[in-house]
Amino acid sequence: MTTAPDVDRVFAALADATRRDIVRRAIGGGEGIGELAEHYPMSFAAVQKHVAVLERARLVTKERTGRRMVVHTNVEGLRAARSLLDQYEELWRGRISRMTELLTDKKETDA
Amino acid sequence: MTTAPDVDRVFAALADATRRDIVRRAIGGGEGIGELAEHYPMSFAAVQKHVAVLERARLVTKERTGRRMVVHTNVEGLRAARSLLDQYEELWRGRISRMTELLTDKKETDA
DNA sequence: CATTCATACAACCATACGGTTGCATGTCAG
DNA sequence: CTGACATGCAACCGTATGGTTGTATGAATG
Repeated sequence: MTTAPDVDRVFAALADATRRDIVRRAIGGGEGIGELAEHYPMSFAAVQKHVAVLERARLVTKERTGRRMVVHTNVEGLRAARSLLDQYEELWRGRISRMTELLTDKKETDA
Repeated sequence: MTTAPDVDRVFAALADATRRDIVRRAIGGGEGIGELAEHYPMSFAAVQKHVAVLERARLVTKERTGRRMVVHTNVEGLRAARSLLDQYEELWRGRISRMTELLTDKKETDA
C-alpha cells in the first residue's frame, strides 16, 4: 500500500520545476549527477539535494557506474501518483452519474 | 497553456494529506469552510488557509451562499495534473520502444 | 601512491509553510 | 439596530525547504 506520507513526498517532489526536469531527463538515463547539474543554474550540491528528494519519493533510483552515479526515473512512482488522481476523477464521475440519476428520477416523478 | 509556476502550485497543493482530503470531500460539494473544518484537528483559520492554497492552484472554487462559502473541487485542475504525469509516461514508453528497436537492430546485425 | 574527478555530507542562511490567536467584516434573525 | 454566526485577514512562531560553501570519501589514472 501507499501511505499518506509517501504520497506527500511524491507530490512535494513534483512541485519543483527543476526536479520535474530531472525526472524528464532521467527517463533517458545515462546522465550522472554532475552531468545533470550542468543543465541548471545552480550548484552541484543543490542538484544533488534535488535528486535525493526524488529518490526519497521513489521517483528516481541511482546506480553506481565506476565513479559516476547514474540517475534513472522510476516510472512506477509516476504511475502511483497518476492513479491517485484517477481515483479523484473516478469519485467525481460517480457523483455526476448519481446526480444524473437523481435528475432522471425527479423528471419521472414530475411526469 | 499551463505555466511552470501553475504546475508547481498544483503539485504543492496536493502534497498535503489534509488538502487532498478537502479535495475529496469537496467533490460532493455542499460543505462550507466551517463545516469542512469540523473534520480536522485544527483551527478554522488553518482550514481556511488550506482552501486558499487549493483555490490558488485552481483545484477548488468557492461559491458564496448566504453567509456560507461553499467549496467545490474543480476536476479540470486534477485532469491537468494527471495529463502531465501521462506525458512523462508517454516519454518513457517512447524511450522503451526506441530501445527495443535498437536491440532488434542489433540482433539483426548479429544475425 | 599521488592526483584528480564524481559524489557525499555537514553547516549555515534566507525564505516559505503550517499552524496558532486575535480582530475586522458581512450577512442573517429577531 | 443588535446580536450572533461564518468568513477574511494579519501578526506571530517553529520548522522545513532551497540554496550556498567547505570538507571528506572513493574510484580511476599516471
